[in-house]
Amino acid sequence: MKKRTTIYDIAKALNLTPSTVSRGLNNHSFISDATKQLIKEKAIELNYKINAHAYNLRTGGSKTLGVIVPKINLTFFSNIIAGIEEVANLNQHTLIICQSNDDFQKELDCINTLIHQNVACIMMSLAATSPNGEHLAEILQHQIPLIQFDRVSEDVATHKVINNNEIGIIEAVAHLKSRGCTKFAHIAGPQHLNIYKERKDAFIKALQMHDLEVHNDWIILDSYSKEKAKTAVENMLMQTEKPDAIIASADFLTLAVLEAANKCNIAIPNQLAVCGYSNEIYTELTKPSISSINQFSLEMGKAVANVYFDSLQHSTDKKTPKTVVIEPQLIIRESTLRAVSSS
Amino acid sequence: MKKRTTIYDIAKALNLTPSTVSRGLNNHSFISDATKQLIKEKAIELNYKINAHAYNLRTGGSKTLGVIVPKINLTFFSNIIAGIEEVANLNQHTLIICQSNDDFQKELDCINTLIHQNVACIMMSLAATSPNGEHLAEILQHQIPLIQFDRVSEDVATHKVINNNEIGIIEAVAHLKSRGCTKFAHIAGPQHLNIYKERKDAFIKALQMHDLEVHNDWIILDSYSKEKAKTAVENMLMQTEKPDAIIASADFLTLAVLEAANKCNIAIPNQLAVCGYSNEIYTELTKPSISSINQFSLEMGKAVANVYFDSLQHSTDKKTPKTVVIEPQLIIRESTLRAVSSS
DNA sequence: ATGAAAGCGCTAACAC
DNA sequence: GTGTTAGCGCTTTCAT
Repeated sequence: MKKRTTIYDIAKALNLTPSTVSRGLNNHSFISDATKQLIKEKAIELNYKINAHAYNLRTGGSKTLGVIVPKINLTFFSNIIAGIEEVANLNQHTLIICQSNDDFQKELDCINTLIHQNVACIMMSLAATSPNGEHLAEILQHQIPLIQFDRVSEDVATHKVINNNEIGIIEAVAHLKSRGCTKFAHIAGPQHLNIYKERKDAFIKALQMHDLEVHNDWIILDSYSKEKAKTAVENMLMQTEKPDAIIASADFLTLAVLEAANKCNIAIPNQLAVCGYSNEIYTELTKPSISSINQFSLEMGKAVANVYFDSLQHSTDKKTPKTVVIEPQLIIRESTLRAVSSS
Repeated sequence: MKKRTTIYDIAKALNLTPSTVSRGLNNHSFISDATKQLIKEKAIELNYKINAHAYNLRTGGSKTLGVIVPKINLTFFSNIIAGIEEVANLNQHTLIICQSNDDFQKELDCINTLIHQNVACIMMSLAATSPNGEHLAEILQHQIPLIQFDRVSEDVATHKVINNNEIGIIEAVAHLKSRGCTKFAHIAGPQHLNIYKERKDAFIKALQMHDLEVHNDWIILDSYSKEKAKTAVENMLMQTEKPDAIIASADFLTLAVLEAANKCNIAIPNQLAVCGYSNEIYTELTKPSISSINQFSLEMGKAVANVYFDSLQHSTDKKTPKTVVIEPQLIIRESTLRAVSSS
């Protein structure tokens, strides 16, 4: 097993010292251009690659960002990761990715791992089962900057990148009202996650803004599975008084609505308009296609990375937490485009 | 800025030497249980976390796997990453993820980065623009084991995890024939990528096996965009003699077929049966839902990681490259379920 | 403009 | 059973 080339090998080959080689490779001044040239050529010739571990150990830092997401293979999160990667790459940083699988214990493990790895920064979105954000304090104790995104906790004062969960819902309600809807239902997600709570609160607020009735039976709480939501929606649609619009807190829930409506013989959008959240790819492929709220996940990932590179890496004021809000956008498709005739 | 706890701090606090502490933490024999206990308690008390860089530098290895994929946020690849992560995590390894963006130059950069990082193994799928696999030799020169998956090159002798691109297509042809189809078309992907070439070759082979005519005009080559494919399919469907079955080498191409068929007023599946490849989530959401070939991407990711942990990490025989083949499965949906009446 | 030497935090061969 | 010491590959202060 051949040993890898080190600066010592280069030094020996050129009759120089390791320090000179190091300086040469780092473009240090005080090294003559001729020597630099020589060193760089030799480095290429010997196929030298810096040893990141030695570099990191010596300098105490590392050009590595740690990312923790609930699931790597959910569109939303994989887009965020792709966005972070893009910006990290521009800044010569690499990414260590962990998934918590929405499990609190595993999230603790991920945090531990990233601390071991001495990452320059941790960027994370909370697991659904994390009771709160108190365990994040440990990251800060280890002097590692922390940026939270999407599912964030207020328990710890950090930079945050979040979606404006209110404006999209308000826009959706306004749009549906303009299409003649007056009886609104909402399928909400687990309420201990801030994003779902915010969406539900925004839903109620929007109805009140428009003097529309808030029908508590029409707010289905804690839907985390399509099947559960489908049953709940069917029950709702079998009543004599039923909603004429449903806003779901996630796109997969709208699939449950489509199926339930189909079963109950209710026409979408004319008898029941449906709006989702996240703008998953499939929302434009269903029949009817589903209106949804675009969260710009790739941009969100870029924003997260930029918080680090712009505000954290070189800033003197690392203390004041900054919150970046990504504004979502309502994408109107067939599922909300009711024929607007009467008025 | 508080310094992080090191084994020196623990040693000092207990009046021991760093080596004893190190041994204690690593559960070395020759250390009394009492001392071990003491050391471990102190470590927790002082919130000690091992410094991975020092460990890696000292041991020369690292418990980090490097993964390079064309795009992180494509379902297929994000599933593979999730699979790798799952197995890596079970083995206390972390993942460094890079995306080549299907760009050859960026792929070279990724490889460089991972070599810097001294990863224990590189797992990668080639960029679409990589002319060949000669640049992978560099990885092996640096004594880093390499596992290729999905888009692999024969230019370098390494372990591989690939899909059986033949069997799925053959199964699809058999299924379609059993449904009465006799005139087969194929939408092929870029032919310099082995996966698309293999699928095309399998298509031709399957037709020959069934004594079906191979109609060269009905093999659309190098389709990498939905729009391009749509135009090509429309042209094909406007001829007097047209196919009654289309097998696409990727799911997004079937969307083009649906649109083209719709425009040409051709009924799916009865006038034209359609089968995709990859079993993307949306294939069951379209109208009609699309038959497709499930590649088991998550399992593929696990298989990739297992090649490392089972065959590479401790094996004495690292030299003989092993190829793991994942068998795909045809998922039958509406788009190929023609009414079988005549015979 | 270059060299010498120390040290980042850890492990392991060698002492005792 | 525990201590001593050297060294992984690199950067950087200090010396020349």
